[in-house]
Amino acid sequence: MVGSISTKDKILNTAIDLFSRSSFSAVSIRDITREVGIKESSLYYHFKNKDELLDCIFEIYREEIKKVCPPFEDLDYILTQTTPEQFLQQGLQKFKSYICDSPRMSKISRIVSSEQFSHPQARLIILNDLYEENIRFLEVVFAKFKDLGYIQDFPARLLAIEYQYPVFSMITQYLILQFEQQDTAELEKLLQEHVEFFFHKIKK
Amino acid sequence: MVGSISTKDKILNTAIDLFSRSSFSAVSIRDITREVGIKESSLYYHFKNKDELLDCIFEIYREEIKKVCPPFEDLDYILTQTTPEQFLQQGLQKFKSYICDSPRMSKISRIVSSEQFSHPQARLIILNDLYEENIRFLEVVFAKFKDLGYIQDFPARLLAIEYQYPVFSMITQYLILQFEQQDTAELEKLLQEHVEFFFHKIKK
DNA sequence: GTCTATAATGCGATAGAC
DNA sequence: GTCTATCGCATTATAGAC
Repeated sequence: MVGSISTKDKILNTAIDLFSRSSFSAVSIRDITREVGIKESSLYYHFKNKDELLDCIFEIYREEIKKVCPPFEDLDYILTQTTPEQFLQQGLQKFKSYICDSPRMSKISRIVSSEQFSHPQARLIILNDLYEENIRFLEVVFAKFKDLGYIQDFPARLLAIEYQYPVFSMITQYLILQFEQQDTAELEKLLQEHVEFFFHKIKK
Repeated sequence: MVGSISTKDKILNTAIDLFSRSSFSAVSIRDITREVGIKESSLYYHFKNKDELLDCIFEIYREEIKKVCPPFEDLDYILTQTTPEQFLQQGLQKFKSYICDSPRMSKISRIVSSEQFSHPQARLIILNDLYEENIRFLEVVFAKFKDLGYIQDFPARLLAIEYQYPVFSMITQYLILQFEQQDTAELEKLLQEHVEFFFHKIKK
């Protein structure tokens, strides 16, 4: 039925919510099914076991995080449409909003972070899908900025890292503040100032 | 007895080890006491309950992380002994070695990170003892650098954040690589390059 | 697709002997 | 300070009826 949410989705969304508010191992099947309004045994019709729930959640993260960077083939066109500073500013806003502004994605980000030392998959996601994918994309971007004569001559990978690593820390902090329902305005301002500071330092 | 390790310390060290390899809630009292070689009931002679173990671990982290920054009153003297770039380079090495090179402290850092959404204390530790304390210290450092005419005129807090936030991400990555027993040489080189890149951009 | 019933084990914690 | 014994309850997961 269009618009209605299947039991399977309800289970998954409830699991995401509960796991993100404590941890995978602290949440029981009973906790999840109580919230959904079904018996424990019914969950096993939809999911093989508790671990499969987490596997699904990790898979959602991997699928979603892929969407943050535009495909390389679109890059040249996009760069003709904006200034480099605008491009960076917009990219960062997009990155932040993908991870932090959707309640579902920010919950999943918390889960990945919490489970990084319990689940090898979570570590791979952080190292590869989050860190390396982003750095690789930005490396290409900064290489193009260099070719176009916008910026000074630094190794593109160093620029990518110096640009993106502060952002990872800001996101970490953002997820905690958001969880505590504290104000994030200062941090959002900081994100903008970061682009300004960074670009000002490397532009020609 | 001098040199011998008390049962209480053995319990605590075992808890640190096991919690850091999965998570607080995934490790049982039974797991810990089996490893120590005592019965479960004996643990309760030394610790009120399971939560008290975690409280002790968080307290150790707070005590240790305090030691990373030298006291403000020593700062002026230290700054006469080194160049600003040397000072930053040494400070970063100290920071990294405090957190990552002691097996105990790196385990505790992993625990704090894993429990950040399960335990409010862990969030406070990250936001206050780790982030804010460090930034506040560096803010003073960069303000002094400005007064001494070493660096260009940027807001000291912005400099502190731009300098330290990439380091937080590198430490995050370091803890994962270390846990996976992967090579960290590239990351250590990156830490040095970061100081060089950053200082080169802001020096007068 | 959801239910009842239940198995089999594990959990944190306590009482009281030595 | 460590032990044995035990309590009461929670846990994941399955079998089989409807």
